[in-house]
Amino acid sequence: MTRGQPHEGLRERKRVATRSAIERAALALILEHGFDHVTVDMICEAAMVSQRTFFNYFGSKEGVILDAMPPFPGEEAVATFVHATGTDVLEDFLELVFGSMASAGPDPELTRVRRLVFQRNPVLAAGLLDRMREREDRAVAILLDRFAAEGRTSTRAGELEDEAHMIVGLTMAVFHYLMRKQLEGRVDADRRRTIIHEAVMLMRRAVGTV
Amino acid sequence: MTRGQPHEGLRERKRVATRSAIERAALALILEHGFDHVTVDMICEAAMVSQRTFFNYFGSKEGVILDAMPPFPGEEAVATFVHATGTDVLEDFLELVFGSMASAGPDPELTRVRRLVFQRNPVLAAGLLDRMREREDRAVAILLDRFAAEGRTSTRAGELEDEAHMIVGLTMAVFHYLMRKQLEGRVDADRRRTIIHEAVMLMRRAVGTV
DNA sequence: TATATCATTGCAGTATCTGCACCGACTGCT
DNA sequence: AGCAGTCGGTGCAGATACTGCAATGATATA
Repeated sequence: MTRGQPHEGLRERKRVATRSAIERAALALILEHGFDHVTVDMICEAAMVSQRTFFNYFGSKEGVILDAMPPFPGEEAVATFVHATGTDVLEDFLELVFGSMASAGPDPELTRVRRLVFQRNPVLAAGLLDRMREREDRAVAILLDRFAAEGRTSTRAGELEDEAHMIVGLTMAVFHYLMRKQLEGRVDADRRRTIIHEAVMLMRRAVGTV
Repeated sequence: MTRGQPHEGLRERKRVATRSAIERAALALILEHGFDHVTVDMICEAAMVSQRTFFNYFGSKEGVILDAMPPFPGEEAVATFVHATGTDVLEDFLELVFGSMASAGPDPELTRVRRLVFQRNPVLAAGLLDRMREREDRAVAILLDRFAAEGRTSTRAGELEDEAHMIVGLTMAVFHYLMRKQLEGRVDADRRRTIIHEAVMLMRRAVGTV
């Protein structure tokens, strides 16, 4: 527990502790019984917290799993993506999205358990796609920034927007594909790059651009 | 489709009448107030039916809209797809899926209203994607049949399965893209073909840029 | 007509989620 | 230390989606 700030307030520390307690209790119960055989009340009892508190932290039951998996990372990673040149936009974008999910949350152990839960509950993986869809505008904006940084200009109105939307859809397709292929253990950056590249190659073949 | 038989039983006729009443009431209310501002009780009152009856016909609130939109059509259309040759597999598959949705249900007016509802409620369009995901195994089986009919053999174990899964994912991507582009009025087969082709072209560009 | 089937219903109950008001612990300032 | 304001946690009432069960009455069938 190397606390960067020596004091960040007792109130804030308690907050973090409460959230963490709920998350740990939820993940343990879900791992044991499966998502739909666990009720919010069960989680609250295990976490020694009222149901109302649970919903104060997580807007929904799914939120316990999904909230810690943001589809987009911080400003610096986005900036790196936007100003990268000479590499494939689609692959870079996939790397950006999957990289953010791989490093979700401060506790790597929780992230590992979460991935286990996703493997056993496909319905939750679908929830991740929903989150991504909800943030599509943000994704499109990022992609348009990249296009601009590359000096691309549209010959037709909305042309670049269309391409950005399509890339978002393709990202969801790859995500869906990799989820199906289980994508277990390893998450180091090199292997992730390889997996993404293979998926893109398969996509090219399926699309007929070989 | 039941106009041919003069008698198919009073019980059956009442059944379809009840289902139709619920569907019409639901669509009208949802068009007016939006999906999440309509409760099941409201629909039941308008359809003069108990809530229990509603859930006897439709497993869920979303089912009122989604049940009539099967992601795959009947045997004959599937057979046509499987044995088609010389055309692009992806485009044919897209045509198969979208064609089935365009001709959903016996009442074309209801189908038209349903499409309106989908445009105004993106969350319901996401529901369609979920249905498609639930039937992914069926979709993959169809695609493998097509591959077999084309005489394709896999050099590596699971190669064709991977490609089939990827095509399903790409289909979802195109569906997602077209939903975003609104895809209003026209549904005649020719225009649908054109729209699909354009989407695939855009996809090729997004996937092939270096 | 007698019997079986089945659509429909009411009812009780469970589960997710929300708005509201209260309490009490923390926090910042004096 | 004391005081006032903030805010996390809680209980409660209620809305809403959905399920199992048993009863009832209309329809089908023998």
